Amino acid sequence: MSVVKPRVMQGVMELLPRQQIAFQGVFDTIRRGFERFGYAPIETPAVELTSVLLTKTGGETEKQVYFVQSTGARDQGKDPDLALRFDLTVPLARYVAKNEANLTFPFRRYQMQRSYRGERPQRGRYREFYQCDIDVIGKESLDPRYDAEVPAVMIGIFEELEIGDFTVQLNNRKVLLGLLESVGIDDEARPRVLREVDKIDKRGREYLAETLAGDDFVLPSATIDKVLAFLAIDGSAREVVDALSQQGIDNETFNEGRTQLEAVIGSLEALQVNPSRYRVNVAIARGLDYYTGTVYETFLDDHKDLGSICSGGRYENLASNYTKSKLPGVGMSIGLTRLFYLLQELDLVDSTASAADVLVTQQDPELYAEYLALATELRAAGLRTESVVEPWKFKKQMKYANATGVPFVVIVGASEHDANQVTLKDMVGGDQVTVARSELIPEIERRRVAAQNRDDA
RNA sequence: GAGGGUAUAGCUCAGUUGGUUAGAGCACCAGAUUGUGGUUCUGGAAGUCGAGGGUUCAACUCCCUCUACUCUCCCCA
Repeated sequence: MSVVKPRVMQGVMELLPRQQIAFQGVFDTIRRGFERFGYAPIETPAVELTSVLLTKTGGETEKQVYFVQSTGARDQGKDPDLALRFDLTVPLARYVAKNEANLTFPFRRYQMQRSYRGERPQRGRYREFYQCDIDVIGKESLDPRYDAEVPAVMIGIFEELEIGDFTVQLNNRKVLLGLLESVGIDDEARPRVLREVDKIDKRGREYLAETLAGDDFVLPSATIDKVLAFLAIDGSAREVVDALSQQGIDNETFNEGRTQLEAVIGSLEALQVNPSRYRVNVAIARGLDYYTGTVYETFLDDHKDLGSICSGGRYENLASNYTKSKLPGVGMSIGLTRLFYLLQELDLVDSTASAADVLVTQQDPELYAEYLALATELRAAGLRTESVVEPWKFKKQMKYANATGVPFVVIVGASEHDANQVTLKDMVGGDQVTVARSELIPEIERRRVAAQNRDDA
């Protein structure tokens, strides 16, 4: 008999229970971080109408979209009219446009769902991946100071996750565009130059200089020197912002960008965000053209090579494809699947977690009903409790307990039963105590508190 | 879409200039006498050597094709 090899599509993350528990922990921490700032949850379907999803996306994105089609439609040779979302921003735009009348603005929402891209998988890149987004959508206008709240939310989350040192790099596209304008680069060429500038941290200054001098741009060396000199601005966020006003650049775009950046840094300071968690990187532009102002990228300081784990920016008009209303917004997105992959690589995932707190074993089959009653009691006390149901040899029950990682095992044999006692075994320490049955729950609680204090210390 | 690399047990990998029955570690299952796991010892199960073709007395080994996986570039979380 032949069996089908139990494979999964490449580029998906599928976890074993112990890891999944750790993943849920990260997921919950992120969600709590969003809720702490009062963001409202929404979900949208994984499948969107093709006509909605692919309104004006460039060729690059469209090539990566998974289409969805019934077999009936396929057999008739029809083009798919459904597709899987490739991010959460486009569905958000559709959602806001659709529900505009029923939403309160500024609309601050979080959304934690999977997205899909038919990409060639690579280290830390997936075809199915979780995105955890927050966005603030305004009606007609949205104060630039919201551009500080969004990274403040993210920084709080990353600090709570204890993932090591990280830096949110921020910038304002208008600053860069104003610079390019001031050195006389054509309106048409500026977005293309921006994309090259954005890669300077990866490719280096020389490469950028050569590219800008090359056939695609043919910029004079004096211009390139000015750009490179500007990109060398470095320091704390406050220092960079101060330096911007001394560059001798004076055009509307630049000044607007600089003022906004100042407002953002001022708000971050007022929010008392740790200044070592963010910096202004004047080279950051982001590839996506719909960003118009503030842009963000987040890297783990020790693993910049793995790419950004959280990024986003400000867009002037989110839903112009779906409504005539002007809806500006700002948002950031955590790539949770990539982040979790990183945490595993760095051995920062606590895989000791178990799905249950207590396992009630089966010492004497005659007492089975009592074991179930005891388990019910433990659950009522808020303890996640599992009963051994199979009539296994006791040794096998203990092996099972060890394999699932449950921290406590309850043992009641004939002797304990007759004395109205129970034995509690601590699987981590290895010791065990026999106590009055009524003392079981307090005893477990005492030990959990003690273990918690050990971890915190 | 362009260019490299790899393919042997569930996992990570050995396998000599082609030669007889393809191995190890981990994992798994079972034992080491009464109600105790994670350490140790013993035993067991497990492979169409990615698929197809060619060379040869003989192919896991050499050649060709295909497939899958993987890395880099592009792009992004």
